[in-house]
Amino acid sequence: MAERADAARNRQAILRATEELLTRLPPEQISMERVAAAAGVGKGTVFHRFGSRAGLMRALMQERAMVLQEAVVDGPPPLGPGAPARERLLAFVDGVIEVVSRNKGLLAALDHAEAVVSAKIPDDDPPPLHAIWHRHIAGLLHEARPGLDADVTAHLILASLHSDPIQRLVVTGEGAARVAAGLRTLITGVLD
Amino acid sequence: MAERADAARNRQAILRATEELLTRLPPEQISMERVAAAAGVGKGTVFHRFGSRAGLMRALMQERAMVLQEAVVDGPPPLGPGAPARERLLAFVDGVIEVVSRNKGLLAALDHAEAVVSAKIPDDDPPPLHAIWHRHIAGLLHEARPGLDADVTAHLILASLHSDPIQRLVVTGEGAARVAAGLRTLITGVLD
DNA sequence: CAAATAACTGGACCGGCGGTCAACTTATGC
DNA sequence: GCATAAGTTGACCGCCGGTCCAGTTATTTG
Repeated sequence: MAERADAARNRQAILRATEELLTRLPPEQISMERVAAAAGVGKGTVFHRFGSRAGLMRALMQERAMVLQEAVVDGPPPLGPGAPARERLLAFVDGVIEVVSRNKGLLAALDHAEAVVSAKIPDDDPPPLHAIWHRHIAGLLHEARPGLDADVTAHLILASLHSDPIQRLVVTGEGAARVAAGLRTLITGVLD
Repeated sequence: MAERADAARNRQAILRATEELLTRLPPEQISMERVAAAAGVGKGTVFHRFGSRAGLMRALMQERAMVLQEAVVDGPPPLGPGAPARERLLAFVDGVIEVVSRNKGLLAALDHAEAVVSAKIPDDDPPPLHAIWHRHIAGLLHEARPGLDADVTAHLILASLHSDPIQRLVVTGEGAARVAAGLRTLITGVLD
């Protein structure tokens, strides 16, 4: 017996409710009880499904990022395999920004949640998004410019998306474009 | 009556205690009661002095950054006025990394604290560090390369110091050096 | 040196949080 | 239809950031 139908329905209800709350409120005002109420379920159910606040945010982020992830592993170039590393990298950061911009406050909520003392990440969970993204970026960086400290550089690139001011910029249309342009400049600068 | 002697003594005790706790524990395990206990004062005293958790962290950070700040406004080049913008900028980010690396977890603690709903920042407080740093970086960027979106780029550069992985790197000796080198590469790349 | 006073102190207290749990309900496979 | 594993729930727990005020103490003033 894998996952019951009602359970799946509730999972969706909780995710959608969280999403909706995230568009209306700053992350620290979104308590788990509030999420539960908005989803029309008991608090216990939320924890049963997602384990913790961090787990809920992670699941939501993962869901949002899946499309991007699929496009990366077997979509058409320039995002997918086939294009030169430089183009793939630029396309990828655009994609990441798009995902992030659709989720005002999600990244921040994630941070806040992850900060909790060494949260136990169940072994059967998919690896955290950050790790996947970092690996992808570092790989492309290394391919495009072997001399570089790809590991650190990838962290620096990803890190720039956290931080409140950038988040605030990204949630507005032109802001996201400016951030994307800025990141591209940074990356092309380092690749040439 | 400005500030009583015993009050000043307690302020120091609290700051030192916080500092000490930050070297031993992750920020989310450092409650205000714990700080108070470690400093040998009552919890009320801590709040009376610093207003909030954010205020305490900000004060500590400010204290740490003061040396850098002074060097920037009227120290010798390349940090202070006189050197070309490019050199000043590179020296500055080195300085920032040094400050940050001396305070494992402080930045994270600050973030966590600042996240609280629009914390009332008393008017007589110095402007937040982030703002000062951002203005300095953006100014130098603009001077060194007028075409650039200095505002966004400065945010991206500063933002990269937040985020857990970078923090973890920075607290170790070689890690800090790698991060500094990575940042320099990013910046020189964008300036040329 | 007192007396007056304003600043400082501390800890009981508050609302709310994330997370747990044991009793109860329900979908599902046979 | 029935057994049972899975799901659901809300009262409950410990803790946290922040408030408050009665009591204490450094400082100023005459």
